[in-house]
Amino acid sequence: MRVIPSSLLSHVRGLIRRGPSSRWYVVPALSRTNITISHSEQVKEGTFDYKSLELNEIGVLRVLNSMKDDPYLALSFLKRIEGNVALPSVQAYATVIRIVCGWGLDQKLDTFLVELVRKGDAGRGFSVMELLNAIGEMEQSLVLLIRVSTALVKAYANLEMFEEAIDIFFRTYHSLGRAPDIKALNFLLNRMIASGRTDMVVGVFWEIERLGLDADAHTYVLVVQALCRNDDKEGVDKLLIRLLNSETRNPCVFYLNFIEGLCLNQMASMAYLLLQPLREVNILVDKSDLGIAYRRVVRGLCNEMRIEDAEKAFLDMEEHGIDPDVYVYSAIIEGHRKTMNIPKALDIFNKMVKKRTRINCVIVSSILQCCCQMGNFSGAYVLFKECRELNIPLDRVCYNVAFDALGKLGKVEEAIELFREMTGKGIAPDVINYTTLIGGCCLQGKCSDAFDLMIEMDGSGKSPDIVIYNVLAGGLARNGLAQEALETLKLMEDRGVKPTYVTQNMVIEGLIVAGKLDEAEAFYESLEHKSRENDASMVKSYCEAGCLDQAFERCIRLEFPLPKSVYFTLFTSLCSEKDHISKAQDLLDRMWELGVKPEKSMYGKLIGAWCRVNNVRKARQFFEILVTKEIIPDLFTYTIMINTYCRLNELKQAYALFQDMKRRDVKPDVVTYTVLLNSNPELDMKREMEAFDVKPDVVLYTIMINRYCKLNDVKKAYALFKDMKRREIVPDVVTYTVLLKNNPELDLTREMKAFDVKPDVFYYTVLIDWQCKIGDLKEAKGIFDQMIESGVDPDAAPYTALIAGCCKMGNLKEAKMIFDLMIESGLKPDFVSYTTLIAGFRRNGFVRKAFTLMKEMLEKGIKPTQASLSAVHYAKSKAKGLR
DNA sequence: ATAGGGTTAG
Repeated sequence: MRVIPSSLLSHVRGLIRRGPSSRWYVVPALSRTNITISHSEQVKEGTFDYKSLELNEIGVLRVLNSMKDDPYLALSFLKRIEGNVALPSVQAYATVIRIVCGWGLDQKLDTFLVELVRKGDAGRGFSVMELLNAIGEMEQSLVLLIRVSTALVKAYANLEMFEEAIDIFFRTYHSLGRAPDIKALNFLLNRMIASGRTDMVVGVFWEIERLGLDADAHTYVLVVQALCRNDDKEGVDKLLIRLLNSETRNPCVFYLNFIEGLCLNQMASMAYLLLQPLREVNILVDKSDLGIAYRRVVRGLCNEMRIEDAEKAFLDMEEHGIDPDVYVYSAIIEGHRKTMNIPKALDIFNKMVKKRTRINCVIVSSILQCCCQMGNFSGAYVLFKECRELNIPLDRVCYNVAFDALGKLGKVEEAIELFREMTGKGIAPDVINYTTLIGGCCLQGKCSDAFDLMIEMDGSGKSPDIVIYNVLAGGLARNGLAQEALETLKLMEDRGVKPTYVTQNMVIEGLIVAGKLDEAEAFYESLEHKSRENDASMVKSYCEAGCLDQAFERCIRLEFPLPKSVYFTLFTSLCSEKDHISKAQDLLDRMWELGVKPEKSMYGKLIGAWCRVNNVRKARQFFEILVTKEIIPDLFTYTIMINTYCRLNELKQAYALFQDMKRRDVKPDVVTYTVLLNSNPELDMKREMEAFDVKPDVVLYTIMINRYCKLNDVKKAYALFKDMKRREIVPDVVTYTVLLKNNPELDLTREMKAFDVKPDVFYYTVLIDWQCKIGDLKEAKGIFDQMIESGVDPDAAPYTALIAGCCKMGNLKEAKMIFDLMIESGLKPDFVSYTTLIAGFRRNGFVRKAFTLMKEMLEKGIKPTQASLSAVHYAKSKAKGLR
């Protein structure tokens, strides 16, 4: 942007067209207008009342000049003649402007000039430059001329005619030797930023610098803002350096304003950056000034949610001997609260208490909010009572948080009691207080109490706002009072508070959650303007109420897209219900049709859902669809599918998918290898894992140890165990279980204690099982008792192990006893327990008993589990291998 | 002078 300086104004002085013209004006009577204009006593409205005037140009000027004591009259007189055959002359405008300006009516001047500029050259019959010249010709006062230029710059800025505004600004400077008011320039720069013309801002600024014109702190703030929007880091640096080296008349005031401006415009970080050098070069030497700056910056950083930076600045501030005031503490606490770092917020509060910093009710309400945000409503109330004990003056905000907490705890009566206490203390409640109480009442189904409060508030002369109506209508709906909810909508409308889609949605959601589906549908149908938000609300509410079919049908038939979050909610619900997974997939198709890009995590979710129900075929089909859309599933999705293939013993497919993922540059992790190695004892992945830099973890080690144990290669298993500990991978209870399963003579109890590994049911079961296998039933039972003693609750497995042991020893009576004991202790025998006992009976010749038991099992609907089946499968394959 | 509370949606 190049600004061409010009001194046109002085050149054209004297060239002004003047003199009489043949134009005639008809001026209608002023009294016919509604505008009350005259503030003056001398010129009465009635002056022109008797008839229309016919005036020539000179006459107009004469009239206008006679109105120099009444700018409003002059303005309206001009307006009158504007509407007529001939346009007012440039002199007429110049005269009026002089009058208005002379009276110091800057705002009037501003609006007048905006209108004038808007007309355009053709609309008014002269150019703005001609107007300026005309004023310059009549007027000797520099101040007045500057004032007109200033207003003109603002007018152009208002109309986003930036080139013209710049032109006037610099022309004024060059011809009058003084620039328009800095405020007009700032206004202009501000508008330029708002319209994204940041380049222009920078251009104008450097021209101002070049000419040595004064800019104020606000100007610099605007320029920094523009430079930041341009991503011009160098420019910012250049500007800041230039600022720090400049001679400013009152540097302290300037920099405090500058810092203030930066903070007000979300540039607190830069303000902080500036603070250090300013301190070092002793510009902000005064402790109080430095304190003002620091406190402002910390608050600014908090406002921008840069809480870490704020804390840094806070410490820095304390190091320089500046005490934070209550506002700084408040900002930091709020910063932590809003970023959900509640412990940190409470921590700051405790520090304040420890330092005996005075605590006021604002801090208290922040802290109470913190408790509530953590869901600790009773804690909030306790704290409130403590503060009350300490005689900290508490206000209606504080009380509000406290009785809101009571309401959320379901204690509405107490909440209302607290509210009465507050009003009793002379604290006048506001609409928010009532809203909180009404919300609390509705939450407890006390709708009539809610009505009473509404009436009470009405009586106190406070007018209900949209929120309180929303809460009431939604609350009524949620309690199934459809009729009353709708009446509330009517009532609010009658009282001039228009229900919004939020109101409607609260009613919709309330009704649906209350199970009033027909009423909700009817209400939806009754809406004159159904907004997208209403549809979204219907779908979401059906999801919330668990009506997935309704939610799905409604969502899928819409011809326009809903917000992504709606699809996400519905999709997630559908995925988690095993009979709705294919609908989840339909929903994705619909999203694609409507041009809504699904969240990437949704693909993985769907595949995961299919895998969870072992429908790996469907998972794979969808997987292939993704691939055609060039969507590559992530590591987790691949691993889930591989795991499912493994679980279903489709090892070839699992391995193929594993190769596929590597081909697509999806790097496997330790879980992927674990999954593969777990079900594929032939695989050796050691080298590959090293190549991918995947380090085995405790799970993988355990699997490998288990593998050697199963092959009865105790030496290798133990070597691996040692290797794992050497790598500082701490074994867990599974590792020990696996080791002990085949090598019960190992005594690892002490080591387990040292690693703080607690035995679990599996561990004990293995030990019991072993003892049974070697025929020491007594020891097995001893271990069982030990397990109970150590507080581990047995499940069916240890009982079954004992049953198996008894059967093996031919002690069927005891086996049956243990079986019954298990049922007595509240456990349900599973497929394995039954088959163990049945096999025992049969093997020992009690065929009839075996048969009865089998019948019982089938009657109870006990079926083999996946785990038991794969155990069978595994046993079979192992038997084959050994053969 | 500067700060904190009620509905939704996120």
